[in-house]
Amino acid sequence: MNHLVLPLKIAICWKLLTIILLGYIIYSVKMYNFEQSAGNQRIKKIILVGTSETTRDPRTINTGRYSPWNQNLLKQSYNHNFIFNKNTIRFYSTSNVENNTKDLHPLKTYENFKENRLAILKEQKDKSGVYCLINRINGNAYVGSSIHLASRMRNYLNNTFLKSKQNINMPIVKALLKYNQESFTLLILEYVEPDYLTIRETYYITYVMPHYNVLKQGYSSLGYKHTEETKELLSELAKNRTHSEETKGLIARALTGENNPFYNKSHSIESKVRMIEAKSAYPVYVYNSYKKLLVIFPSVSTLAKLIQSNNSTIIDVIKEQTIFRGEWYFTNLPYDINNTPIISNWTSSKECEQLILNINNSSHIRKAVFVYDNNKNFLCKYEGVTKAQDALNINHSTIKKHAKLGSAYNGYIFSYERLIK
DNA sequence: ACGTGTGATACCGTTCGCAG
DNA sequence: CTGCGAACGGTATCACACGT
Repeated sequence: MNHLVLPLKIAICWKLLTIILLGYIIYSVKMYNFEQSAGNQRIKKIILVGTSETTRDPRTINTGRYSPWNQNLLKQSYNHNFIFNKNTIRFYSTSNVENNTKDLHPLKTYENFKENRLAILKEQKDKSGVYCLINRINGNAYVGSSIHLASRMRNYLNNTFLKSKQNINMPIVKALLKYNQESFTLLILEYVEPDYLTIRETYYITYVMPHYNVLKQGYSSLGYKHTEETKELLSELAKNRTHSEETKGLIARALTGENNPFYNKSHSIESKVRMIEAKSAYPVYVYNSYKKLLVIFPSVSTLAKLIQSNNSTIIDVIKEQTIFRGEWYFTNLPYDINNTPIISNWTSSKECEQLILNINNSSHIRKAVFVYDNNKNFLCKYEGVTKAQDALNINHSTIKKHAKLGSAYNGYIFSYERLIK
């Protein structure tokens, strides 16, 4: 038995090898045959399958996989989270002097921050409230709050404190050092109970739009933008983080059912195309009976749905290279790499719609019969042997027999495929 | 992490062309 | 008309990509 089987095996292997080489050279991509790949793919003859990394013919589909779309989405969601912030801070100007300090009604004004030092420390002792420092040279301001106003001011008047590592990055600190405290005016805006400090500070920040405030909301990091270095650091710290079971449970609960941000939403056409592309093992090339490349579909399933067929059927057609519904061929590798499909876009073109319509209208055709004369001139195509029988008055079994053999009968040549000269 | 969606496959009953 | 077998259709299942 083995002796008989061997030549067949060799033949198949040779076919495989040829196609693998061809595919490999042309595409330079990973190719599998179905026998080698476990699991999903089962086609056993000559089908070659690319992985999801398969490089597509550039003519195939223009919806690139690496579009910046994702990034845009990220940006959108980011902005969305900060809508409040956008509304409140968008009036902040990069030109420094535009602020509303002139309209403030302070409880107390110290024209010269440095010279009024003693008065400030004495009068603001044990006071809790919101203050504003204004640079008289350029008009820039800082709004802050403290439960101990005097202590806070003492710090601002203390250059050693200002120069310390933990404070030196603050714009107001830099300004105090650069322009000297005597260039600043201190306003005591409001005395506030500690519990309400944040609210009142935020109120004044949004009202004044002070240039020196980095954070746009009192006691909150809202509006702060980390430097690239900080982000790098945070990134590194987060990389090996493992969540506890409790945390995971919380995450799960927060994302289950209606809580999931994607609940009841659906993917856009673009997303769906990307998913098809990413998931598809290989594209499907659609040819007509003349073996002219009509269009390329991104996956078997896409095609199956459109032509109201199913995966199994199409895979069989690809595998056996049989003509489908009497007119079309499907392949997962092009007959000729140089061919350009007549229809370039399968998603939205009248031509493709028409093609799909034609294929669907032919769903009743199982084995069409092409009839030729003795000189192989095409005469007619019938939807099946019975139709040919009725038209030509030749028994259907006779037609079938000669179609199989390819032999002439009574001046006719019958074929299940179009004969291409 | 979960919800949505797709691809591929297996499986099985139904449909339908075909042959006798 | 009937039985056969290919084609078809529907669904369950798994794996996983994408979006939030």
